[in-house]
Amino acid sequence: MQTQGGLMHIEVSPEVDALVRDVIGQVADKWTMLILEALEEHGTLRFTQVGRIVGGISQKMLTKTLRQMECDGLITRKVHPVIPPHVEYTMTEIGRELTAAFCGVWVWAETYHAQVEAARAAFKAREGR
Amino acid sequence: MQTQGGLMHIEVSPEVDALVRDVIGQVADKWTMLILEALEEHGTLRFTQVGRIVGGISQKMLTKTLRQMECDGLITRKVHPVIPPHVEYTMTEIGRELTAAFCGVWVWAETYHAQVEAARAAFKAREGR
DNA sequence: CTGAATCCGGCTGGATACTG
DNA sequence: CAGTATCCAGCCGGATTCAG
Repeated sequence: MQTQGGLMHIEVSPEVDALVRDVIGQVADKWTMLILEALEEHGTLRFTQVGRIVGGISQKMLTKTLRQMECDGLITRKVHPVIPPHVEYTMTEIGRELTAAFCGVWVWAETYHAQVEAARAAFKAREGR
Repeated sequence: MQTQGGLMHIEVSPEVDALVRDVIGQVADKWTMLILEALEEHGTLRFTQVGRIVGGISQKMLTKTLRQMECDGLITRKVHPVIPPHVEYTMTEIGRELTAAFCGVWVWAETYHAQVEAARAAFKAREGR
């Protein structure tokens, strides 16, 4: 990503750029963010606990998202071979780093959410008629 | 967002939480990211210029994405009433702020994408058999 | 040049039922 | 408890065509 006018410059090769976009595409997903939050806040959690804390997620998407996050190395999955099954999910170091990186966006939203809502209202008023 | 064990704590209202998810959804979008990059790098651009710099985007998605970004107040749309039409798109202050905030995620991706790929390969090897 | 409108195939994601 | 499997409605996004 390149910036202008005195902001930082980060030059990347096209292939790295593509990989970065791919990683961001996987990682900057709605459920991924919420699961990262849940694990950051509560530490290690079981499958059902994650679903309950996140809220509103279907079992299918919970499974799918957890699998993807495990695949990308954001979390670890520990299976305890007992009956009934007991599976624990824990954030990895790069998962925590990612969560920290997202903080900037959270701060942005804290700072500007009112302006975004105002912009949307103004846009609606402009385009509405 | 809350963290644990001595890390920073950021408490957010439900509405901010909702906006963050919404904004992340927008920014995580492939075309939004590329348009932010294009405007950050080149400054004010015309409709066709954005499409050419971004590359590979359909006219429909270009229009749609620009509209969404304008609605959210990330960019401004300036129409010059001439023939042929001349429309300029420019990043707003909060658009630049968001881009800067999102830089953290880019840096994360650039820092760790190799580890992500390694994790994916390891996962594939584990699950493959 | 800058869009709007339409058609349409493919993928996403929710609901549901079933398994070890 | 922790998934897997299946069905299916809805949205996304590309291609194309038309308009101011």
